[in-house]
Amino acid sequence: MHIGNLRTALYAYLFARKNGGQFILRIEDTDRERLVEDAVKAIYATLKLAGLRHDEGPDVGGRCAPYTQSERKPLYAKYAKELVSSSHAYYCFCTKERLDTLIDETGNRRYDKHCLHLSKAEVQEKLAAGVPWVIRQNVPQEGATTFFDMVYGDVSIENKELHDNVLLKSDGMPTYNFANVVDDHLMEITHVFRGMEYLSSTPNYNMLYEAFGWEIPRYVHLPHIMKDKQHKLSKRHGDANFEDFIAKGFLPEAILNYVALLGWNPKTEAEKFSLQELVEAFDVSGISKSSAVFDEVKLRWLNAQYLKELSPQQLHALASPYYSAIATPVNLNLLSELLRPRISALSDIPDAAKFIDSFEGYSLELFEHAGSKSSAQLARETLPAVIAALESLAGWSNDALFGALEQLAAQRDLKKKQLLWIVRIAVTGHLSTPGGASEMCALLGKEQALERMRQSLSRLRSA
RNA sequence: GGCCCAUUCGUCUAUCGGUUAGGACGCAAGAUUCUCAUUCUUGAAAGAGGAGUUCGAUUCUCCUAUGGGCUACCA
Repeated sequence: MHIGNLRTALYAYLFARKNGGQFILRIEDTDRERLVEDAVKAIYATLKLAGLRHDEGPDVGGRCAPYTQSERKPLYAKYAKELVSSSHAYYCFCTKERLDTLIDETGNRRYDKHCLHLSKAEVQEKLAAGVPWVIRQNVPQEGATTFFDMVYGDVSIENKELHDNVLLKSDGMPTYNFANVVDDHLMEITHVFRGMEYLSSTPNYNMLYEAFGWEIPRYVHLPHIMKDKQHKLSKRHGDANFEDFIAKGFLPEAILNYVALLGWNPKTEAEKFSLQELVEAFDVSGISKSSAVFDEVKLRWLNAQYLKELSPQQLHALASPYYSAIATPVNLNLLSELLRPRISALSDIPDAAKFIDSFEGYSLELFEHAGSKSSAQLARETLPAVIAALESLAGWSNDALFGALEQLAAQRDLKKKQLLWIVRIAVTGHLSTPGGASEMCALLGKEQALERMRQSLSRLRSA
């Protein structure tokens, strides 16, 4: 499910929960040629992962079952024929070839109501002869239609701009243009949240509701989420969808939180909202009219906030799968703790932990550091004492290590910084590491830390 | 092409005629820190353009420009 769809679902969910309504999942699979294998499974998976539980739907049932349009097929013909009898719709037998002759100089086609003028007898005759047919909406060409949208306000469109849309296709399936109206009525949908691409065709739908004498739902058209100023976020162009972000190590709560704020403002300066808080804060009046560019950098920041608030156990559980490539035995629980403020997505972990396995052959110039006034020379002189002191250290915790190193620095009349720099480089061989000298020693464990120090020392001596 | 919608820092946004145009991300600088990161402080950064209406327009109206959408037997 792509991010735009997820946000639409989220808003509908928030609105339903906030107002004591029902959140209903309906599968619109009337285009038999564009069916995508497992697409429905992906929808279930995303909704579940996102925590958007639906009250009714194909998988959970409900009073309006079935919730999959292809299973409701017989229904639509009945309603379409009803419209034919009331002359709000008509049979059309035009061939693709004839339709193509209607294309104008701008490359567009508008149906000329040719079949509207067929006599009843002619229609019966063609029907009986098995000529393929569709049912088209009969849209009046005079006047204008105005409707109210909860985001965009009053929108007015001249009826002559409207088309005689196909309602029922030749395979007997309804088009979206028809099925959405019939099903929204039958399922007692009160509020329609959908992308703003439907703004221009909404008058068509309202005419249908009126033809049936049905109540028109409230409309909440949503601005698009963009990849950049001119391109929509779209699955077709390989833009990330919800599951991709999960795979990239983003937390569902963070994605939902970020997406909720894309095009909606909670009228607070708060940035972090749990799903429940979103429910409480949600209000259609905060939805903006203009499209919003999706900013993964800000998503990363938000995700980092969520990561920081996880308990050590939770974070470690989420991080563990990313540790499989680490060959050196280290204290992984401690690693999780050290990485916590240093990653903004779980997928940052492999890179952040890469230093662990790449120790051999580092440049001895790393010991030269002006900031802490340390040098290779000093390292060569000091390391034996460090090794000796740490060999006899009772505990091997970060605190014990730090205390011992601090003490040693004082004894040898060294700045704390100097000694710590030397030890950290001696034990990791990296300019920057996710933790200081004592933490790196704790991470590696006594045996390994001391072994690395000896190795570093011998390289320093033979250099 | 026609129609519909939109337009505040780079990005997400606040402002519902009178503000030093606020916040967040990012960026820059500084402080803290056993490197890095975190955290904290500070800074740079915006009303598309032009007409009106008004004592006063980011805010209301119109025009232009730009961007998006629709114009399918796709949704």
